Amino acid sequence: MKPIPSAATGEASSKSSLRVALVEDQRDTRESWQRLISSFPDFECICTCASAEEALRMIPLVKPDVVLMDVFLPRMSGIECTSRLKSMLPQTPIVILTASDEDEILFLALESGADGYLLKRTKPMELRTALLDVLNGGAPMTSEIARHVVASFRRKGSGLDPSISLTIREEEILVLLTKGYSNKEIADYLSLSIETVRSHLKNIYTKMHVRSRAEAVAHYMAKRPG
Amino acid sequence: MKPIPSAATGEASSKSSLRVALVEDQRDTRESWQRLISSFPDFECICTCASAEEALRMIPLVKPDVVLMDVFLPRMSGIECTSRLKSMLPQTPIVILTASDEDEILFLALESGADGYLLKRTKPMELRTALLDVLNGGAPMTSEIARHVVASFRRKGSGLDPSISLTIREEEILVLLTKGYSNKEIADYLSLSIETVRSHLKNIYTKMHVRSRAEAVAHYMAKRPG
DNA sequence: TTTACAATCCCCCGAACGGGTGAGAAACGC
DNA sequence: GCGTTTCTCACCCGTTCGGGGGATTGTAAA
Repeated sequence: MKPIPSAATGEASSKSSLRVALVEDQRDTRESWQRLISSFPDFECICTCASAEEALRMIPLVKPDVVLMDVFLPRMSGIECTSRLKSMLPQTPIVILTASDEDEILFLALESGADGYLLKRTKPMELRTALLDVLNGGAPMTSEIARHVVASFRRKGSGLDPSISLTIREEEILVLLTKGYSNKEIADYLSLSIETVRSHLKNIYTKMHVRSRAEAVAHYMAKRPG
Repeated sequence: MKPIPSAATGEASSKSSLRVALVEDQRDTRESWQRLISSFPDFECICTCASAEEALRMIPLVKPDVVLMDVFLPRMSGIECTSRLKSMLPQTPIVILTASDEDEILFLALESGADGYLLKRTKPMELRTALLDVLNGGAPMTSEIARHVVASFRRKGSGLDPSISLTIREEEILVLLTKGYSNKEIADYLSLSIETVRSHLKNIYTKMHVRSRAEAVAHYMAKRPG
């Protein structure tokens, strides 16, 4: 929970102006964001990039205080671009901007190292707050986004597809599967015959519609992020 | 991304006052939160509970619009209490309040079904905003908390124990393992000989210190809560 | 240049696994 | 009491898997 000691922040305060870089391929959108950011007091849009390639070339040179990154870029996605920029400028906060509220994209973005995630329909003042927030070590996201993140944690709850109901014993054995135990190890652990374990396993596979222990583990664990 | 149609919200607007329930075992803290909440216009602290047991008895009866829950409660934790309340009142938003910024507790809280997570040092006005936020279907968390959540995604990004470095190919095959694919399926998918797949697998097992595909899947997926 | 490593492929062997079938005992619901 | 489900165990059979060898190419580092 310590604030990130950022060279950028220090620089910004000495210049008393926050230097923002913008990556967005759509010209109209790019210019409109640029105008919006420049209209904020103490904000300066020092770099606008129309592609990921340009961003990777320019941004390390101008070293902005914060980067606003669109997700949908022509050749290289904003996610990939974020990931690469982060390896070059790990201290520079990057905020993903997108019109999409797809969970998949959100999670990929967060995994890529993005520091914040905002929807394009975010209100101007919220954007400004978010930019200040990220510079202070926060992780700005709209309530909508935060909701998705929270939901992703919730999905793991009691685990499985409610449509398939495993018995107590079956669930117990499935959990041991996810620890990587072999049939023999499970049998020993539960003081059962190996044949009994195999028997339960067969039922589990049938119920889960899988054909191997690895597949069962994969499906089971995929349902429970955490 | 649709706002949750909440009976509670409707009730609140008709009464033009938000009915808050508070669960906190420390008397001083409880009363101070109670005073704070009551001081907000349109907020009403209609129920204060000194224990999880009391909360489980009272809250379903008074049906508040939102619940503020401390994590550290004597016999039953706020996490467990949240989980149980959620099964009784799934529509009622519950916001966890805690002094702790431990990741472990945060994630358990989110998994238990909490809708928001705030640190006790949250400023009064932020608390008010958060309460309004959660009632509008948002997932309030402080920037500090959001930062942790974001960090948790980042950790799983590149996946593994940094001490073991898999090659590109190995990582690729490992990912297919986690989909439950057999050696033959992986070989077909990557247009490789099954022997090549087996060969990579052997190296993967060695590096990961596991002895079976299920174990590899388990270890790999355990590191990536997504 | 020599070394090192990644990626590809091959064979052998024994152990583990998955599918099919069947069956007895205990527990629960009606 | 009777049927259902759950838990338990067994045998057969063919496939897959994991561990042990070893080989070749190409690229990158030393």
